Amino acid sequence: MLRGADLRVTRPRLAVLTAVHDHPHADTDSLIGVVREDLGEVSHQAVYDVLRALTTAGLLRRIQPSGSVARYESRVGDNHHHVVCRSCGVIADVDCAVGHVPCLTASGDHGFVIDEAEVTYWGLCPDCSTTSTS
Amino acid sequence: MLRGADLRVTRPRLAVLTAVHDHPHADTDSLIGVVREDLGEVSHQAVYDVLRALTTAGLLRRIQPSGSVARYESRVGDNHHHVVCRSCGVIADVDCAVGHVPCLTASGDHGFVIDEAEVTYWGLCPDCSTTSTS
DNA sequence: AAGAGTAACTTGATTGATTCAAGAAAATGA
DNA sequence: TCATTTTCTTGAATCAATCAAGTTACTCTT
Repeated sequence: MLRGADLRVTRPRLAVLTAVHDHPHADTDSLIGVVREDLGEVSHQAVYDVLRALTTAGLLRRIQPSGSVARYESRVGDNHHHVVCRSCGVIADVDCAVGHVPCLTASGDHGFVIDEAEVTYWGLCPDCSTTSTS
Repeated sequence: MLRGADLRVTRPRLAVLTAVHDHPHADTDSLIGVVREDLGEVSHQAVYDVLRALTTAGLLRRIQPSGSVARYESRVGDNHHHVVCRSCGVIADVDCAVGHVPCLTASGDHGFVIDEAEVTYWGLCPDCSTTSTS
């Protein structure tokens, strides 16, 4: 379980974990809705707290493309990346060709100690690209 | 000037352009401060409007690392990337080894039409890494 | 150089995601 | 089962960013 991360097992946490797993790249508000369908009334604060706790513990990953609210996913540890549609905002996973972290090394890194290279691809999803092209 | 982008030349726009050029990676609030030192009182709305107009026109680039507010820079068109300090949030430029856009191609792109690969390196800046290591 | 037309700026209010704070509830370990 | 500590609830607050209406001023035309 998630007990391995020194976290207490509570209904909201299980529900949030399930919700993120079933709805990758969902924002907090959507997740609150999903959790409430599962548990009934749950405070938004609880969901925010749980998302932060799980993210800090490394069980979830928080992503936030420019202009978007925070989104969460349960795929962690595989160093994958994301492609974001400029038109509708939909997000899809893209496997990292390198596989390990960081998958890129910066040239001229100004002395920074880099531990992760986050890649966001921007473009148009299949639906939006065909719509605007036709 | 910036007249080539079909934009009227106004004092606030010149001031914002100068401010961003002199303070790369500054957030909107800081830029408002800089512009006001230059012009006297200027509405925050004007700065927001100008930043959006210049960004849309391609004269500025807006970046927003996770957990940060919007930041702007005047280096555009050279497809460079950024390294962000997890501790203090400072941002530095990193040249792209490839040089052209997009500098990476996604494997398994789900049918997306990709036009840009944005890379954000995460780590610790020289100051923060030495402080925490010592 | 003057005037019309339109884009840009000012003022003031509003939104919306996220966070803060204090008290109540519940999970863990003894 | 009880005590302790974390977590959740309730309600308010923050802050970046946007919206809206009215005024200003930049450009172009005459």
